[in-house]
Amino acid sequence: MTLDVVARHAGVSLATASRALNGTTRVRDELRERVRAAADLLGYIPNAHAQALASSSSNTVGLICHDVGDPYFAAIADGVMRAAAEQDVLVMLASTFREPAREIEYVSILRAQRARAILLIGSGFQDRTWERALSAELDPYIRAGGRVAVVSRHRSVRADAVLPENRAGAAALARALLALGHRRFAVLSGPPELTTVADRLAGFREGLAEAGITLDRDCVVEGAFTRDGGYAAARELLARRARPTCVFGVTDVMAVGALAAFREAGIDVPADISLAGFDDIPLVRELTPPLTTVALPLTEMGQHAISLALREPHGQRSRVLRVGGEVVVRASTGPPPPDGTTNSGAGKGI
Amino acid sequence: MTLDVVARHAGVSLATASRALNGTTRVRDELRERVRAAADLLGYIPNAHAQALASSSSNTVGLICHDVGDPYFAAIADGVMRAAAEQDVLVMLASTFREPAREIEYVSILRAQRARAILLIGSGFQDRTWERALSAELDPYIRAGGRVAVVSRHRSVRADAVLPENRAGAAALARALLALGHRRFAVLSGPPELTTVADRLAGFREGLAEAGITLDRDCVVEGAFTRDGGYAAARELLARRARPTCVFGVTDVMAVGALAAFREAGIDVPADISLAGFDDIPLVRELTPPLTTVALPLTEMGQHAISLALREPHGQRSRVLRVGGEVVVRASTGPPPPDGTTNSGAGKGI
DNA sequence: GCGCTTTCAGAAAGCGCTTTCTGGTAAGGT
DNA sequence: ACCTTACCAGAAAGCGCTTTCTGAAAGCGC
Repeated sequence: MTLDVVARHAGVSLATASRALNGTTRVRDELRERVRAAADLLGYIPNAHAQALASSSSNTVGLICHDVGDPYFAAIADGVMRAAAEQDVLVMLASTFREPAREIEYVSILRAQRARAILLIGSGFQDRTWERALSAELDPYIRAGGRVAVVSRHRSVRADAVLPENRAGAAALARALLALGHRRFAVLSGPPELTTVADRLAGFREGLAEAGITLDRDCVVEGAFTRDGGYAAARELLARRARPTCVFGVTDVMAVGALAAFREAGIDVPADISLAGFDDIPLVRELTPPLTTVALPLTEMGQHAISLALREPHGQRSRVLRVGGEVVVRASTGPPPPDGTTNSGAGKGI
Repeated sequence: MTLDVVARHAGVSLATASRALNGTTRVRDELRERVRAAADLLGYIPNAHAQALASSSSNTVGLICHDVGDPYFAAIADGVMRAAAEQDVLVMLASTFREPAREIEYVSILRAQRARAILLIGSGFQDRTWERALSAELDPYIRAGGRVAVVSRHRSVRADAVLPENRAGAAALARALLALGHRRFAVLSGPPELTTVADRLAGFREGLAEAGITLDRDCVVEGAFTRDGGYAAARELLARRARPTCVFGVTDVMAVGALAAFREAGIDVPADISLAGFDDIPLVRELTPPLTTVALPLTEMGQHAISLALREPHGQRSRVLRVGGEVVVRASTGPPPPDGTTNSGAGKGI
């Protein structure tokens, strides 16, 4: 079913049929109706590829995230979908499974698809070669009129950005934890090459520094940016000598894993150890105890990203939107245990 | 940057350049290399729209789900993305926000995009008009060679399907709960027009019936298929006279809300009330207590869906894959309280 | 009533590819 | 040496639209 059949059926020319359906130019109302009726009758479905080709424009945007299954990305993706539905754009989804190379590959694919915008969600990697390769894809895309927006990632290219207050948020969290009386901290950190990790760590250190506390090497355990990564990191932490009274998981997802590890080890949160996260993914409210964290408006972040990218006047300069960073204190944090030696093994609770 | 520039640059014809890059036909190795080199040098990116138009084929599939932010759909989407990456297809994501009409609209959009397959994830609605309208979109699509796969939904059209053992699973769950000694049950049900709800309810009733127990009207509370829906339903349940010793949330997500409501009401799970869900979304393992549920291989379901849809010999008949249905007993269920009158208010613990 | 602008419809030229069809050349058979 | 196959490269015809350009008809002031 092509447009010219519809046109013939309606007794008008191909050009008129096109205009009638797209409403781009004035067409006599009677003709427009005739075309519409014919299209309906014939069950005409336009060919988006032909449209895109002829008009050299499309209304798809690409969404690249590290892992759709992760609640953090799922929440952002949800926001993107909402905004996309409003703006009548179609979203092409790409999940890199946390492999940097895949991200570059997907940018290339989305370029081929002539996506109107590409959204990069989540931390970038601190890796010169990777950055260069990514820019090599992104730069020509932008030069050709493509829009790029990043969420929670430093702008390596001329892109609009939605940036969480990673540093300030982590610092504020540190202050809040200090205020509870904690002095011995540990951090469950993610892959150090992720900029988000670096920022949050730096912020946390900054906050601690105000109280004259420094975090030594030993107190930072690295793990994957996943629930299991947090779990493993927490186990490793417990295996070390000095036990902290307060643990900061650089993402909520990691903190969730840590909570499980603590429970398994018979450590009570927050009586024995206080635990805090970052992101405020919906699930942390359901935990026992609910997690203290730094809140990010995840869904809004997704909405903003796509809106920024699609906003009309591209403007030569990129826009930056800073969001979140509020500390939300919940029951997973409390004062440190009386003597701070509630160590090893048994514990109470389950 | 178009192919003919590349061709000229490589000193070959447009046709040869096309063949060289797509490797579809034999081209002298030397020429192929020359074309590749030229393409690289010029930073050539093919135009997927032109390719699709010329070849009348594309390698995109559409994924329609009710809500990407929901962990259930996120897990399935994750599976879809994995399989898609393997098969080199691009996924267009659509989220209906649980509005039936949107689903139909998206099918139409995906038809215009000439998606190779359309994946419908999640329960359908029991609504004659809606079904008819959906079929009106799907049928011509299929007739035109499009593939449709549904996950967790009755096949209203000639589509491949990945079907959870909703009925058998719920029945098995009922048996397991009966075995614990429960006799007074309640169900937190979703919107009754969702087929999934109907199936699970029927299965649960079936299981109970084997012990001669019937579920009266009063014991089934309906709520939205969300965490908050479960929360609200649980509250409503508590407000009613007779209190059950065991509650079945037809989805884990609803059960999560119910758990929160119970906790708020000072009801201990499982000491006062046992609680079970369905789906086994990852998050339920993190709860306190972790939820007893009926497990579904969510990620695999997504993978299967896309594989089924893309499998070569379309076969005139549709394929059905039944999955899941195993009861996973965790700590949220236990024997009923001694006298079954641990009612109202106070309770213990938080 | 005459030239003017204005409005709307059609013809036709692409958009950037794939693919069929045709032709040329080298290899193989006799 | 001649004809057949086989293989590879080029010409050209679309794929299904949008959009520019052109033209016809109608509205308007004088």
